[in-house]
Amino acid sequence: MQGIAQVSVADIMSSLGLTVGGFYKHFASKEALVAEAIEAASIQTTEGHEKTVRRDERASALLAMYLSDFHRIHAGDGCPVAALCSEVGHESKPTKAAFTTALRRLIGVVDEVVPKKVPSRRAAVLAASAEIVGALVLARSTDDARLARELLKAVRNHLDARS
Amino acid sequence: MQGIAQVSVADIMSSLGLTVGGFYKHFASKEALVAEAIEAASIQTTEGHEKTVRRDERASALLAMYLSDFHRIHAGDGCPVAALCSEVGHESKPTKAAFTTALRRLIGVVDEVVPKKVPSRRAAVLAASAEIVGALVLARSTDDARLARELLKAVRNHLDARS
DNA sequence: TGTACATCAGTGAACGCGCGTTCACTGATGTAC
DNA sequence: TGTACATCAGTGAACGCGCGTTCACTGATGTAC
Repeated sequence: MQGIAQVSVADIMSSLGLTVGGFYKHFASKEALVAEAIEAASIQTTEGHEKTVRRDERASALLAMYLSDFHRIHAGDGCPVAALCSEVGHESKPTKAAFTTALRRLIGVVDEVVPKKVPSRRAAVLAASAEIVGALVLARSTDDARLARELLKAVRNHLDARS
Repeated sequence: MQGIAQVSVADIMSSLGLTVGGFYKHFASKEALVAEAIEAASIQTTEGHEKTVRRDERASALLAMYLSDFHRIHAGDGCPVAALCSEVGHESKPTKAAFTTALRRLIGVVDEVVPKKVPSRRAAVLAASAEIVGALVLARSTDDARLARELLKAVRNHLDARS
């Protein structure tokens, strides 16, 4: 998921070896594609996080993936929540709805990773979700790579009980 | 600070009761205005956080302001870091530089608010910064006002030692 | 097997639109004499 | 005090550009007989 305005319909089609006009045989509008793309990217980034049994191991794996330098750099193939969070406010209702679904899914993954009986569990899950998204987004937003990596590492260590 | 693409030069000028052309008597380009606007909004949102002596009181005040429903709704007059975080990656170098300065300033304010001798202090400051920005941005991004308020409250409680 | 026809993904030129920027011009203000 | 001139913020039409979308058309494929 890159920025929405940054990728034109013509870009998308020509990256598939096709031309613009054919786009509308598959989607009603660019907006419709955006909603589907958010959903697809959301599923892709949240799937496969139940392979180990222990919660702390799953947590470590999630943090290592989500807050990796790879994820920081390859925003286009990563979590749509992090990629679009500050611009989705200006988008249409269906786009916002798709985004909210993706956000809920991300919170769901964090939920499966936070220890079962921490106090104020729901708040802890939401806070951790905000923290990982915030860290990734801020790491991507700065032109200082040192600060970027410092942010990612700080939150990785902060949230990873096994570190 | 609203989205950059959402506000045209003509919009800006006519909101001042002027017409487009005159803009370029004051700024070299829209991009130059953006950089200055980020700086101004950054200073405005971070100033005035040293009025009380005790750190935990300052922390409460910062959290109450930054994670308020008012700040969630009035993004245009609020923190530019939260407003632009996911779109600044697509902007020009000077814009990114202005953003990084604003981010450092925000981290600086958090730094003045985190207790003096927590362990891994720097990491704690960065994690808290990511957390408040993440919470505000996600609260703004969803179309579910309940989830939005839940996010803000969760992080307020999570970080506020006095709560 | 061959022929006529329907379907439909894909083409690519054209459209209207909003944008950032330019530019010749205006007109109020301050300065020089 | 009056006159000529320079300055410069502001005007608003015009520009080129990229975008999302439309549309008449193409041509490959499958089906009916």
